[in-house]
Amino acid sequence: MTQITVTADNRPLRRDAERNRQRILDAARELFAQRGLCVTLNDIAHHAGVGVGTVYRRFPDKAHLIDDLFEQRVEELVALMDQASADPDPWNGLVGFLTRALELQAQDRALKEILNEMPDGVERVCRIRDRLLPLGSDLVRRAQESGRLRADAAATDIPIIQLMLSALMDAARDVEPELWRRFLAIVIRGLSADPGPPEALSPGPLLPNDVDLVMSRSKTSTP
Amino acid sequence: MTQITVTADNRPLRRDAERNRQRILDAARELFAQRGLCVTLNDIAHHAGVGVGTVYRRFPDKAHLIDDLFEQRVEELVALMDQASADPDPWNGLVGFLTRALELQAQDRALKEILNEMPDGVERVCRIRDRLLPLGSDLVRRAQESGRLRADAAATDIPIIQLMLSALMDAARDVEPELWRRFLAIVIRGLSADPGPPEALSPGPLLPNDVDLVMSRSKTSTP
DNA sequence: ATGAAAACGGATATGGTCAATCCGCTTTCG
DNA sequence: CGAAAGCGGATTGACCATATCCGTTTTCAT
Repeated sequence: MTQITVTADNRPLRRDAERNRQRILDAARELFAQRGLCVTLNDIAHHAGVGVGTVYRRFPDKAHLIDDLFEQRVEELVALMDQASADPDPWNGLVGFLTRALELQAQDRALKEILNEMPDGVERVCRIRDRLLPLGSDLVRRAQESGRLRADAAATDIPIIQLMLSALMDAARDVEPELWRRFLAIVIRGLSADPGPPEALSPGPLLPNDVDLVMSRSKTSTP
Repeated sequence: MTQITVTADNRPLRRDAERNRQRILDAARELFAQRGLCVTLNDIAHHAGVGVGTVYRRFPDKAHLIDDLFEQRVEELVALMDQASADPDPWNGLVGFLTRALELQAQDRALKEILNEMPDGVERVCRIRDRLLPLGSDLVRRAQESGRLRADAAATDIPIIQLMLSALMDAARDVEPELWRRFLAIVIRGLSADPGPPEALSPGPLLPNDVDLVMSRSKTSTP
């Protein structure tokens, strides 16, 4: 787990340096997850209990830090897709993938931004879509052959659905963090070739008062 | 149409002043529609062929200009809802309302932002939701009684659906401006109490190459 | 026609944010 | 113990949008 880092001339980092590097990575993970990629390196430094300079000594810039942190997280998506493809029922696999991918994004705001917004400078990490799409294509095809998925759905609809729901997730985060599940269920029903009678939606609808809160929360984060 | 403005002491504006005021309003309407509320008063002034100072002499600040411009536009939503309520088939009314409200937002980026994001300073104009929700409640109830809308849908789901689709609309604007219709159809099918066999989706799915474009376009506008 | 009042334009001041640097001080470790 | 490595965080620099200010131009009532 604890990766040992080495300096340019192959020497291990000094004990304090290695300790601070870990603290920075931990703080970054936590803050990125909570507030998204907009947190500053200053925020991260303070939260890690070190100075900004220390952050810049370890990581050339913000994009590198992000790449280092998220290369691994992003692999989880591929794993999820593999898992979905392995499901004997491709429809279940597809629904499970959408649900679990969105659960990941609900837990980590930065991951959501990387997947849906392709921020500048982290293209390397963004290339997962190139690996996900072919797998998704196969899953979609098999789900259609099983007769459960409507024939005119396409693999490219998957990221679009994620985009829509992650927008909702973002807006509703502070009011009803699970609201996306209600609308994912609606979308999935819309994708079904032959939906039965409606199954109960959960969570329930928003209260009228909460609508304004969700709308105004479309942008900012918690300080 | 051409409203005459008066100064504090009830005198009409000088001819050049009135002419410039109109130019500013026209330029603002156009730029807000194209690029959203983020355009600066500087942009607007230049596009109107006047100096920034002229804008600030007529409008105390950006929020006032926005309020003046959008009070009327926002009324169109209420009109749309009234029209929807008047439809003898409440399900048709509901579907029509969603479609037309989103068409309005597709044509005017700033309107979309006002409706879905409640920007600071324009609360006055944002209060339409208070008028829309009761009307929506009634429409939803009648659509349920007609047996076409699933029983567990609620009026508060309407703005959420608009939020999701307007996020998509924003992202896909430059690649496939009509893509939201595809997903609105899917959502509507998910809301239906007893959907028949799938009807053709239009437009078709995104090409794999376009997915990346849509994702990276989540934020910025055209300069 | 004329001159005072109104309006104009746009350079500039202001305030805010964030990335990135720099250097006097502290810690590590051979 | 002392040289090298590391540290902290104030500071610099770049940027950007809002809003102001004032020398010049336009209008219009007389």
